[in-house]
Amino acid sequence: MKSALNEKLKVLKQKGHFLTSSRLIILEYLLSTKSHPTADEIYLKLKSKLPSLSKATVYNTLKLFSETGIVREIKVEKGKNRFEARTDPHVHFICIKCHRVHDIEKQIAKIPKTVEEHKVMFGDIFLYGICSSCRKEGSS
Amino acid sequence: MKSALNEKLKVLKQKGHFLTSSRLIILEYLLSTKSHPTADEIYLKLKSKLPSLSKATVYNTLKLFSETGIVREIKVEKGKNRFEARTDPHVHFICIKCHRVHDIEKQIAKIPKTVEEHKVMFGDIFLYGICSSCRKEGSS
DNA sequence: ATTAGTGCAAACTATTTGCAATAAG
DNA sequence: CTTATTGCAAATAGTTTGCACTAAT
Repeated sequence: MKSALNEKLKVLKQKGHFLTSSRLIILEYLLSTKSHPTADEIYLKLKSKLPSLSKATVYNTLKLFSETGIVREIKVEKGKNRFEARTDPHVHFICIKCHRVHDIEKQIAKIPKTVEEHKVMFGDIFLYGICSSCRKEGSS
Repeated sequence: MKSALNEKLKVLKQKGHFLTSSRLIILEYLLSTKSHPTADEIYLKLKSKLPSLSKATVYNTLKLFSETGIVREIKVEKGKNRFEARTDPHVHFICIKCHRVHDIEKQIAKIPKTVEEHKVMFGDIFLYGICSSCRKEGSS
């Protein structure tokens, strides 16, 4: 559990990337939250802790993290991507009202290794609907 | 088969929308292709057939089509959305090399009606990998 | 006739990039 | 020291919007 951070840092180091304070703080933040933040949300959240942080660095860092596979990028909304530190396959539920993204633990499908001659490398399963808290709030 | 267009036109009419040449030509194009085009691709493809067509109209039209449910919008790439006239649930395979999107006929999961207290309305299953034609081209 | 729809350009949002300054190894 | 990384601002890409003009009913 606690070693998730170290594991990811090790991957970065192994691939020849420096450990900088921006990288550390962004990675720690992603590991601490279940909120699947956007690049901008990460920037806003962390600029108080690391005032020198720039948006370009957040984008660069997230790109590096995605490329090295230590963070997953999910495309669930119009023009913006969301990020999560969880890299094991799991289903996402996206509320069409509050736009929050929830991790679903129940496995609803097994990702096949090939489909119709195509070689499958990974898969995304997105379920859209009304989340439990929006439903409780009733019809607004 | 041939009535797919008429069915969708009927929906538009029923919801009180006019039938314009841009709407007709965009809908016909979407029904004729399996390529899951972006808004820009649609615009480029159709501006020769309908020279007065503007990009804004393509966007407005696609938005209307999505809202009325006669077209599906899929978020598979960074900052751009793709569109398809097929509205029945099916799996998508996206090639990470050529970025083409293929419809998969094999059903790999049943979308549940609820998950963990959340009400599910629809689902997307995306498989990513190397498509058969990119694989045949070998390592380029 | 009326009102919805179009086309243009400008606005906006998310993201990328060039480059000089900075910090990690 | 040496080179990757950062931060800024400018550039770019996709999409939306305001408004006068046009076309569908």
